[in-house]
Amino acid sequence: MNLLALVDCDNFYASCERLFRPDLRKKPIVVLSNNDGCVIARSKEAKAMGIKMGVPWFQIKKAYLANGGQVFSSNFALYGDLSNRVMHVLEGMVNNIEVYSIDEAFLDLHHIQNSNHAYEFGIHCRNIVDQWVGIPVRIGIGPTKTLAKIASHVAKKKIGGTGVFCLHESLQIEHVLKHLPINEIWGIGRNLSRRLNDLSIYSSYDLMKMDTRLIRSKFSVVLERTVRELRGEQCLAVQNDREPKKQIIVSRSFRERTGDFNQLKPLISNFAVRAGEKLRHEGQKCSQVSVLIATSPFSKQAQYRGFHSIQFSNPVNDTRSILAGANQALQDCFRQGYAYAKAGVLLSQFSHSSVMQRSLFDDLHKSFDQKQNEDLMRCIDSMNAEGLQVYYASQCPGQALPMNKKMMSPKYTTSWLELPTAK
DNA sequence: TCTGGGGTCCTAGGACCC
DNA sequence: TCTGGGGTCCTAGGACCC
Repeated sequence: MNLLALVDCDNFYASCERLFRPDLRKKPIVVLSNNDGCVIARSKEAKAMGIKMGVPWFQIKKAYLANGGQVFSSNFALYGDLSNRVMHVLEGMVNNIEVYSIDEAFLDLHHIQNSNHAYEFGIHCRNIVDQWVGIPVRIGIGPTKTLAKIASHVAKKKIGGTGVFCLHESLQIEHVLKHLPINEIWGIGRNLSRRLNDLSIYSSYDLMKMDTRLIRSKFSVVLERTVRELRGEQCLAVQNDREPKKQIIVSRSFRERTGDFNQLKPLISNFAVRAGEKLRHEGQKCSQVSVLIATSPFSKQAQYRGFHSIQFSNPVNDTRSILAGANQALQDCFRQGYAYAKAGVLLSQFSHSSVMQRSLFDDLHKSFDQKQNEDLMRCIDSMNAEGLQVYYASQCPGQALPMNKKMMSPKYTTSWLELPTAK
């Protein structure tokens, strides 16, 4: 039997915050989104207090703090670094690993045939990560990714369990699936759940028993794969090599809404600059830049969502071209008279940066400029990476709307100035 | 007063071709 | 009044994920 494991960090962001604050062990912890908008992570204790995922902070703040809850603004420098450490440890334990998200990875266990050995391996993995990094993980093992996900779900629910669960015998799988509502299956969200419920499919077992042809014709090949995976048929492989990105988005909600074009413009410029950095870091060029602006969907005022794309005649990765495109796109989608709450820049239609498709009408002397431009971008990127901030004029440094992050913990592991010190 | 950000995949439908 | 069949490529939008 070909087994694979899903390693999932327990309440990851909350665990990261707790790692450097052992005094917070057993205390409720929540982590907030940008601008301290809503709750994006909760410790076990916070969940027990009834704090729901995604709930706006201002709604629960008073009662939560009054009950001794701890709160943090999101500290992605810290989470990203600890995630790398966890993944690095896991990489040392198997040949084939797919880092699926900041707090999850799939491990290929094909070298382990016996399910008891797989379970023991899971326990070993869990102990090593705990000892070397200090982040608690949960491990689900099964014959497919979908079943491994479900197994990790079981591991979480099991009170007083070992944090590792292996799901491989067909009777055991049936038993688990009969008690698992479909909306808890990986890949089945709110909409699909509703549509499946309309067909009297409620438990994962009901879904597993469905005719795959019917599922494919009524839904999609994606759901068909899920059904097959529930039956133990591997449709999704553990993919070691990361596919190059297909789009890059930089977007933010604002602390204060604005209807002023002149206030949006430097914001969009900032996003465009950041997007350009990411693009070059990926070693890619883009042929399209898009701008999106939107009012708050929670607002009672008039709603508007603007989106406009600009096409480049040649793929670019030069920030100045991206800035020019983004500014044009903003002008095209901006409408007077709305209170904008969110904006962003999206880069797409990528090609590798070493490929250069010339336009028929290009100036032949341009290749020299091209080289100069690349050198300039590289120079600016490295200066910014060193902390010597270089700005483009349209960014209007200092004018950008600041973000609320009042409760952020130190960058314990990524900044010399914020290293934890012995008290 | 205050409600995140960044991705992927699939499908339908339009444009275009012969 | 009546107007083919088969294919590709691209994009927008909808679904999902963490």
